[in-house]
Amino acid sequence: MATFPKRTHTCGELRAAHVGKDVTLTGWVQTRRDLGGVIFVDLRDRFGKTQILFAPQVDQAAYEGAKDIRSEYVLSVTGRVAPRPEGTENPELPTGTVDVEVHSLVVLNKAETPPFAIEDDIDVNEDIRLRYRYLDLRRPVMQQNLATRHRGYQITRSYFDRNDFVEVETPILMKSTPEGARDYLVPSRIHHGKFYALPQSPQTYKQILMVSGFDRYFQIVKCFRDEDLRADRQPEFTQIDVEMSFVDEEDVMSTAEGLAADIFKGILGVDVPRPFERMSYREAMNRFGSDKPDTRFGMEIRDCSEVVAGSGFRVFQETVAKGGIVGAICVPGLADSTRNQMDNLTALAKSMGAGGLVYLKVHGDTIECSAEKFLKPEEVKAIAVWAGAVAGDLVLLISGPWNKALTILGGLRLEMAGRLNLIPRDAWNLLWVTDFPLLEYSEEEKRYVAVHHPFTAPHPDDLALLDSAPDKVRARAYDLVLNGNEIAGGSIRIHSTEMQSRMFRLLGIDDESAKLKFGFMLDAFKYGAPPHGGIAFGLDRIMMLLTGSRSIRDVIAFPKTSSAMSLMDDAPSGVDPRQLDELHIRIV
RNA sequence: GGGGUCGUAGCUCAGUUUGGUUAGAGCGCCUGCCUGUCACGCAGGAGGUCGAGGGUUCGAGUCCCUUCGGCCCCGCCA
Repeated sequence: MATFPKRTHTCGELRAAHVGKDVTLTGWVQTRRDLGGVIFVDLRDRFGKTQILFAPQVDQAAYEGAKDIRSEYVLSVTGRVAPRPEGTENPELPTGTVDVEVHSLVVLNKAETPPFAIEDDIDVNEDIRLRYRYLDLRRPVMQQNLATRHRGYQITRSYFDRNDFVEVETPILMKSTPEGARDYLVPSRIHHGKFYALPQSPQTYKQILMVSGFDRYFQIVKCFRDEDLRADRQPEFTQIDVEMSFVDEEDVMSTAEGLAADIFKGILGVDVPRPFERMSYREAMNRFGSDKPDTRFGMEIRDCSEVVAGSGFRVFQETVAKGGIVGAICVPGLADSTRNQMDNLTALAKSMGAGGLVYLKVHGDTIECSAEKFLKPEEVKAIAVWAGAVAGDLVLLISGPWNKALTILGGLRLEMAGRLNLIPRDAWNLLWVTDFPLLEYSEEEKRYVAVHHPFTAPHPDDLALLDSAPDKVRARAYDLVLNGNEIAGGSIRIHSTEMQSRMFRLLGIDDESAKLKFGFMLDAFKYGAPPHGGIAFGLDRIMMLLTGSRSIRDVIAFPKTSSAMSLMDDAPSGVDPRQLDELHIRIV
């Protein structure tokens, strides 16, 4: 049943070659320009914009009707494609050489004036955009972002399909597990007092699929973590989840590189050089102060510990004696920073956890040092030389335990590079970070916790250290880093019941609770688990980077605010008491 | 949990430092004029719970307390 004229073309389609044709367009009114005797309207759909023209000499009724249309009205218009008069073409629009002279106007729906303009460069607060997300998503830039994301899905599915992977859906309602992030819980109506959890990742399921013989699995899957949000972190996010059997690190990394290369080629047209660069966790920390180093610029960290170990400055001396590190970065051209600027930098360092900040202002032949009371001139000079400083540079020194001091220096490095505009915009630096530690000691929990997750296999060369020095054991884990952002992470897994039980014990999970929490997995492993490993990509983050977005909210159709609210539909919200009764839940 | 910052017209903001006439601007919106505009132009007009609640004061957008919300960061995120 035709209730209105259906479109014959999209709003991005018409060209000079269509001149003379009768066409029907449907879309939204971008702008209306009433010149008195003639009315121009830009009609918009997701394919583009076309200027349509209403004039009494074309059609009196359509012209009269056009006087009442307003922004965002929904139209179906039929008319003849006409060339624009010489000199009135619009080179900004692909359709800018033609008009559609409308002889039949159907207003499919009216619209209230939107709270912000439906165009790319709007200056409007994000909460307004989120409240009216349906309008925000009409903006071309948002439509392109979601289209790019769609392209990412297609490339991913095509890539894995070509490589004999099977896409399997795993449950959204699963068992809550104690390790890792906080779970989102879902109460069971049928089983009073019991809860499902939403998956932090399909980790256990995909490993069990390996036991089942699906030796190449992938899934584009929502994951849920009830932790605080960031610009690049949402409580629900999408992973490209991958697991493979009978493989080692090289197989998984090579597979992942293939996908990354396809995505870069398919979305940006960029050929990324393979294989990707690799760097050990230790090297990444030592040089960049981060386990996800941004290698697009220099300003690398220099270890000054040996230079200052014998100095009279007790803070440095004791740090080195205790096995810590005194590290430096050399910031080009900032030797003339004011006292106030240095105070601000010191405050910044302290906010990152530093005890203090020592700095050297390297002038022509003199060096001004904030700790010159404690350091001899030749020591100051030696630091400057070791840090690679030249006249005009500012050297920042941080001392402390290895991880902490380097992390702070890494933070300062990023901050200063951002301020000095040292980060190239058009570079795509992909690299693997490998040889992560398997475990780290948690002061808070007074036990070792898994750096990656408890299913990660220890490095075979380090097995002897598992009991004697657990924090020295390397993991068979790898992270993929793009321009200083972790975009994928994975590992070779433990596939023997014995090793898995041993790992649980190391993590302070006794046999009984291991059986309670992960018994199904330990049982599965008894029945012929193949060696296996995998990786998961953060799809939202990748799309954020590939579209040049500031936040993953710009590549997610309906994101949450930083307090995990959905402003459009006002979730989370209260529920009917009867719903709680059914669940035997009481609010306290 | 902590730190920073913001909240005034539909939108983006000024006004808050030092309390004082009727709270302003740009864009948008409405009306009229205008036949080649495309940020159309011109003329006129409407539009305010100053986030909310309480307090101080003769008087609060402005000062105090409480609270709600946005963004960024630390912790957290196996």
